[in-house]
Amino acid sequence: MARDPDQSASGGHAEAHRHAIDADAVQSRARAYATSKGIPFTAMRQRVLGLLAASGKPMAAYEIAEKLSDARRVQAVQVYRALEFLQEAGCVHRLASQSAYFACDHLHGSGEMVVFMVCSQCGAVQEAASDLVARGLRGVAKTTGFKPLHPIIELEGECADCTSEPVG
Amino acid sequence: MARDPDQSASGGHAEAHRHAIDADAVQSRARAYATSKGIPFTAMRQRVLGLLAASGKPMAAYEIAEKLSDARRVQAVQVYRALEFLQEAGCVHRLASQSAYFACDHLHGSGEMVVFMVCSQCGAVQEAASDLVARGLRGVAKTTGFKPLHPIIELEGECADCTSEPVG
DNA sequence: CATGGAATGTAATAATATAACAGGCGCCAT
DNA sequence: ATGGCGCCTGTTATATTATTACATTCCATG
Ligand SMILES: [Zn+2]
Ligand SMILES: [Zn+2]
Ligand SMILES: [Zn+2]
Ligand SMILES: [Zn+2]
Repeated sequence: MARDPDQSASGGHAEAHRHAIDADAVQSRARAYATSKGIPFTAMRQRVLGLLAASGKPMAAYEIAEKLSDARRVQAVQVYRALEFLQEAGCVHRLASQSAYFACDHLHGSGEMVVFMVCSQCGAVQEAASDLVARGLRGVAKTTGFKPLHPIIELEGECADCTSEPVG
Repeated sequence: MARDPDQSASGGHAEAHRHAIDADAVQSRARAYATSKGIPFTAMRQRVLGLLAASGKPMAAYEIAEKLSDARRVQAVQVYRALEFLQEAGCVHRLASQSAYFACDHLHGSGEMVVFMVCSQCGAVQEAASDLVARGLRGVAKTTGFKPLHPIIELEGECADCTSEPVG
């Protein structure tokens, strides 16, 4: 079956409530970004990205710090620093509606407008880049003379899995 | 000139950087909502809405508390309580990208998907309801079996005024 | 080895938001 | 009227999210 050209979701297959990311792929992208910028892909950055990729779901910064703490306590500020790098690298997104962060294994174009669909029940996030949405947004912006630089498009709702399995 | 049917912005007229809301109209709507729910449109709620309407720009909750404080100090928690009511009443929106709140004098349909355009320079917010965007979003949701309940659509960028007057 | 830029570790603090609870006020059924 | 009940208020405390400041360490380079 051909893929719908107006959609490129990160989940949607048969795994039912497991949406872990391809950790190797995303780590490679982060490493490549670091190299291209001449900055190191440090252990802390790897640990944060690894955790997010394994989790497959959005996590709060303090939750990440908590999980990464062993003998030595990882402070939230260290997590925020790593997240900053990872977001620049395009490997992690921030959910404004939840103040949470999640790993992404897509390669987004620079002008692309991506929709985050966040399930209120299970917390899973699916991404979809919609050309129709992008055209609509650029349309309303143009009408009012507004120059859009950074779109935030989030749908809170219920994912397919949770709709079919009401409570779990 | 006829209004573009795919656009209904809250600013965009000739006032240049002043976007104060019709305070009377929005207060009336809040009052009507309160009456319909059988709950009071209390002094605190009026004060918060009045301030936001007069300001015409997004304000942080603590900033509102600050401005409303006179002899007696208004605590943030009281502001949050008022904001909760005002958001239910549809008179105030929350900007997820800024954790800020602003008054709205539109009457939004229940399934409507509204775009908030936030100017990084001057902080002004314009709203536009786009049918094209709504169709696009419902499209990507449907493709992945996602049931959207609460959309958050924010464009950070530069408004027409600030584009023409680069620094101010 | 010296040095400068970047990342780290640590502490403190700012900014945003909610919880908990006592008291007051209006409304309504007794 | 009066007592109960629901909602709002005032107040304090706490939770959650994010940033600032600064001394130290690491490391590539000269
Ligand atoms: Zn992505
Ligand atoms: Zn779900
Ligand atoms: Zn509105
Ligand atoms: Zn502007």
